[in-house]
Amino acid sequence: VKPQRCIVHLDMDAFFASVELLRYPQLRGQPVVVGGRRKNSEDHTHVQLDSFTRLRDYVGRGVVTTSTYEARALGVFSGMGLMQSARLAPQAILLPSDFQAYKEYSRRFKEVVLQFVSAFEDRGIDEIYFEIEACSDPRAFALRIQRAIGEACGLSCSMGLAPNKLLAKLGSEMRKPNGITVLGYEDIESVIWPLPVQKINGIGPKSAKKLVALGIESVGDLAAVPNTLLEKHFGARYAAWLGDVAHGRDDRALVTEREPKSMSRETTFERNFHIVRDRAELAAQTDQLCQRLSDDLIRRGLMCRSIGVKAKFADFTVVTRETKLMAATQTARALRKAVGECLKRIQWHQEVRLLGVKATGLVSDQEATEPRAQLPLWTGLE
DNA sequence: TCTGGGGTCCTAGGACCC
DNA sequence: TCTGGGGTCCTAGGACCC
Repeated sequence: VKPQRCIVHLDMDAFFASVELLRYPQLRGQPVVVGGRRKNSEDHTHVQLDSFTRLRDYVGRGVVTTSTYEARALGVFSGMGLMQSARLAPQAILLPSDFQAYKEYSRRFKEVVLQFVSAFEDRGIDEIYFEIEACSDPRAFALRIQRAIGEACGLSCSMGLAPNKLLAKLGSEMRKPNGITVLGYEDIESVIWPLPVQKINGIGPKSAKKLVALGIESVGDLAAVPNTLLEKHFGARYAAWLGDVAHGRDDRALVTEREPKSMSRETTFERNFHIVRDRAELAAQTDQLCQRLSDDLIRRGLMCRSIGVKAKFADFTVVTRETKLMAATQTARALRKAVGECLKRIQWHQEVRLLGVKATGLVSDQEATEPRAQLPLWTGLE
């Protein structure tokens, strides 16, 4: 029998919005929404409450990135269109996203955690997993980390402590904000089974809808259903996984090191573009995307062996084209050329609202410029 | 005037080789 | 002159997550 692990999932509370409140403490207690693009005219010299942009004044295609708990109480959640949220909360204050600031606070809170543990699994800008000693008092240890982050960053977080990542992740959601939840296998029936299936990390809107159509609404329903039924409607692999998670089974290891696999840049235009009429504008946007991607590849010392493009049309359908390159590259010029070839293979049957470029097959530029595995100049005897 | 941007992983079909 | 199966690589699409 393996000794039980104690995995912690740490999730910052309303992260982007909370960082903004550090900058604008006068907004505490107000419904605040972070999202949309920064306009060139905007600055950070607000002082008066009435000098902030209100949601009702927003025009454009942005979505909510994060909202404060006060805004959530009005029905405004991440991913929602800003125009739609304006109908629910016209008075809410809208702040443009400032990713540089969020990245800086992300770096800081992770640094605090590293004062307590030797490694963590990075799950993005505002959440991590790490393992702690199960023998001590895990809750007290977690509380110390939570307080240290509060003192160092002025930000609150929530944590789930459990024998695996699946349960830890569920736990961190249960007492937000600033909560700590300890879960064990003995809590599965009473705490996990009543949850709707889409609370499980890995069951998204599509699978949840299919499950509900089968009469499976809660995790407990999922646990009760025979696996043959799941196999009928999902792939064998996913069906087996569904059965496991319904019983709280998850043996995934923490992944504390990982190499980047792809890097992409994309942009949604302020209006849809017509492939012929807006040719010049589309070309300019494509140039810009390639330039940004190239800059980022070079900054990180990477080259790519494949290039892809993505187009999203007026009706939201998405097509992608990807191609392997003769040689690894990182220059904007080479990216642009390959992107042009990919774009030629797309059928432009409608106006386009988004264009993206993606680099895959990433290798470090040292590695890429070293000779590849040597092939003989001639093969000699066949 | 609904619906961003940056990622990962999985599946499936066709090409190609043995 | 007709039959196959396995394996790998490449590409496209889609689900999902933060």
